[in-house]
Amino acid sequence: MVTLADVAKHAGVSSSTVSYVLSGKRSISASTRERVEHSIATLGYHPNAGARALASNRSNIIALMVPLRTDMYVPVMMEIAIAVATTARTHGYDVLLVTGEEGPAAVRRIEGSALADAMILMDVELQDDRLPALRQTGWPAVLIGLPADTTGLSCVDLDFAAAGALCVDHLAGLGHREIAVIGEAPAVYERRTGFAERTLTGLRDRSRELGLRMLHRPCEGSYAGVAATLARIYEERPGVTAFIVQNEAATDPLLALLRQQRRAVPEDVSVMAICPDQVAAHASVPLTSVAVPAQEMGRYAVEQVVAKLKGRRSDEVVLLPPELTVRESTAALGTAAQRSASPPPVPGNDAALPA
Amino acid sequence: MVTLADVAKHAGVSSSTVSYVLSGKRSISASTRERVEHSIATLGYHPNAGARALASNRSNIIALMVPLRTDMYVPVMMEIAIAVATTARTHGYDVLLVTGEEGPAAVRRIEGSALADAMILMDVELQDDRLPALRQTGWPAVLIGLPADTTGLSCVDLDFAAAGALCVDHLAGLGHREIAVIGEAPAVYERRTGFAERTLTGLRDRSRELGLRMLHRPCEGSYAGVAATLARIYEERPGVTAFIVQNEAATDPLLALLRQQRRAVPEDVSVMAICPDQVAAHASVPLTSVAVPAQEMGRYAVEQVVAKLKGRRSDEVVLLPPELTVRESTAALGTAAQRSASPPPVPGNDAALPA
DNA sequence: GTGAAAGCGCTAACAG
DNA sequence: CTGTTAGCGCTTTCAC
Repeated sequence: MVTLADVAKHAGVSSSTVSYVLSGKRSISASTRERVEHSIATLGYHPNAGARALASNRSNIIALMVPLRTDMYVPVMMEIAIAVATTARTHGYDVLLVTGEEGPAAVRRIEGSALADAMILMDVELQDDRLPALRQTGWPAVLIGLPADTTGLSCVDLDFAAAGALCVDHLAGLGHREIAVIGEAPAVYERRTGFAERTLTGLRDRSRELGLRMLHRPCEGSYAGVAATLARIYEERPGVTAFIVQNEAATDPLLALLRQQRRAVPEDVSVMAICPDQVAAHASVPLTSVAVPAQEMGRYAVEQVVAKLKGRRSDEVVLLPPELTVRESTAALGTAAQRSASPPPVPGNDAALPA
Repeated sequence: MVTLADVAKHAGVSSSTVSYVLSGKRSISASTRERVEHSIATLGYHPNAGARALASNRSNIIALMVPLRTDMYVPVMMEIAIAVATTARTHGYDVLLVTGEEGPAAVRRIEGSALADAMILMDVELQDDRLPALRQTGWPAVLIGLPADTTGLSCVDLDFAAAGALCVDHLAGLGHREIAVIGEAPAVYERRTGFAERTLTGLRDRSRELGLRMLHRPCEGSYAGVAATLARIYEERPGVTAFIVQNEAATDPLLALLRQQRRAVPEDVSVMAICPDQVAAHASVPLTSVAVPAQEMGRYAVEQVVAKLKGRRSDEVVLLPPELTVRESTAALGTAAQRSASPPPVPGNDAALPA
């Protein structure tokens, strides 16, 4: 193993000089810097992480706490995690992957052992049991997601309320007056992650402002679940001309069901989604959507936490502005009215197919 | 910060005693052990990771290298990563998340800095450029996936050849004689990750053994891509009665298209998939499938690497046996023959819908 | 069964 | 601008 002392000997300087060449914390003459760097390269020296952490009290590691549930938002989670890891590297940090399994104990363990310098929490719930431990440590931390009480904490998230409003704006602009919202599974609302409620608020408020009728129904992501929800919606509100979906898993079933019912998208009915761009773009009808900006959230979280580590403290809540991408699933209401006042009856044939 | 010395003082013993209580490397009288443990608990002591790493030459960290591409197999990747993290914890290890961006340099960096004790590589390609660096270091490592040359390396993967054979067995058992395989995107074959080819070998060999006709076509995961591939297959082999899909993204489009064409699953045509159980179970028709055992792969990789760290060296290649789950998408050929000798023509209506 | 003490490799005063 | 040196907190001989 090559140590700093080896490099110093090879370059004919003291070990502190080598250390300072590495850290840049004091000025070094061009010639010695050059010699030292040459020695480092030829010997293939890498500073020992443990020794550095012990001496400097900083590990250059950021802990990323991911949820244990592997069933929800997985693509988004992975995208965030990878964005966190790559952004962290550009700032000289590595990322420690901690699962939610340990819960609050993980926060204490990581802090007590000085394994990491800071922490990023994903999938934060409104009443997150990791937050008390976090607040107590006073550690640099950034949450991805918004808890109920954000005092003393930094958070990043999509502005879901604005996202909801944006959807309504888009549909209203196309002349739609009666819309339905296919929401997350009931379990999501029960877990109180907050984002689903915030979206709903945005949807409701803007609908009221613009005088649209809006119906919201939670919905399981399964094919059968979507079928049931869809049937229920059409029963309660036969005049619905547009759907807003906030449930990644529901988009494909919804499109398939509409097709089966001979309701053409977007001619007979408009559909839009709040979901990752990939999901929207690869749907059977490319969906007009508001994206969940996973990468930006990851990147931002790291930059925020690094800023804190450098002393610029700023406990702020940042809500990223939503961005709408118009694809092929939404159209002006006129089109639908021209094709048929009421959608054609479902052929008996289809009823026999598995739902 | 609470140090080991603090604990020693509190318990009225020497620091080495505390250390040995923690490591269990020498026998301690019941009474002192008790006192020490009590002190640890009341003071809330956590050993300092950096100091421990420096003194013991072991960081208790396993590096997990994930691919940078976020577009493929994301759910599987995440499932593996989480399984790795949780399993590692049960063995006293934490997991460092390293992205593929750095390539071979990452291997050298992690090793040189002694940041981790071992390494797990995901998404290994046949000619992986990280392998030379890995072999050179002689570091404990386990690959998830199978490179072309496995000498001196430990690998875990699904036995994709057996998985292919298992699919053919199942369909042959149901009386199918002419099958089609909808494969991964051409890019996957070009990247030479190996698993797609291995599956194909298994499919081909078993088909030959059992005297089935088999047609394979690569396929983009998009709706349009699947539509094109499907059309091509039916053109070349009108008599096809069953499909095997190895492309997560293709399953939903395929089912939607078949429904549109009035080919009922499984009455007119059987469909099976090689994909994660979740995907198979949530399809519009729950799919008979061979699962990619993400969790087991992650768990196994950690256990293998931990065994190596404990001196039990064993450079072995482990191919996990595939497991078939019968769901609702496959049926005996008889059924199809009874319903209609040739599938009904596609209604003109459907052709107008977006593909 | 327990203590004392010598490092592990690096950083950061302190001294020139 | 550079060198000397005292720890950082823990593990592990060596000694009793």
